[in-house]
Amino acid sequence: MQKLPRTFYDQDTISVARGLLGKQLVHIVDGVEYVGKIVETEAYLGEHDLAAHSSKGRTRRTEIMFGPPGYAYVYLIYGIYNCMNIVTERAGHASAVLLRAVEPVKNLEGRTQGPGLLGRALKIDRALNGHDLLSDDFFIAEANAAEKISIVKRPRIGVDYAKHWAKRHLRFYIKGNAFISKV
DNA sequence: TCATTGATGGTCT
DNA sequence: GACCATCAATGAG
Repeated sequence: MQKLPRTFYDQDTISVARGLLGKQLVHIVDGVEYVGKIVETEAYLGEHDLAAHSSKGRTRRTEIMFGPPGYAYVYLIYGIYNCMNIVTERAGHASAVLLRAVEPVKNLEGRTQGPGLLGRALKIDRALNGHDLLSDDFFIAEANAAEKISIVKRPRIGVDYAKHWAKRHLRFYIKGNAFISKV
């Protein structure tokens, strides 16, 4: 499998969020390979984006978002679920892409249509926060075949507190895919 | 079918 | 002590 290069993540965040659709997320634990096809993402555009955690400033939790692109940002939400993000753009820009849903490809059990479920199925937890996505046990690979997909744009989920930022169409998913968290 | 609520814990003020 | 980029179970209609 061909890993995506660092330069892929060093583009504007919306392009990365759209570009990730159809790619494969791979996590290898104790020799077991967990693979899911990314079908839904959300873009968080940096410190000015009131929905982004980084809008609260540089803190211990958000530190990784301010770093260079191509690293994982994993956080615990509601005390139960781990959510998986990918840091994008140059260091200091504090932007990231949230992976909201994947389609099971290999060794995934249970549902995967939502950020919390996705994290559970792929064995992702906060120990992976700051992990390099060009490593050999946790990375994103090129899609198998060049399948043509249609991308749907929608407002992001669960960010009503972010005023006008909540209305922007920064959630992207593959049209017609059966593993989308919400339509 | 829809709206409401409980579970559960790290982070920040 | 309040707030969450969530999910599943519950109960009303």
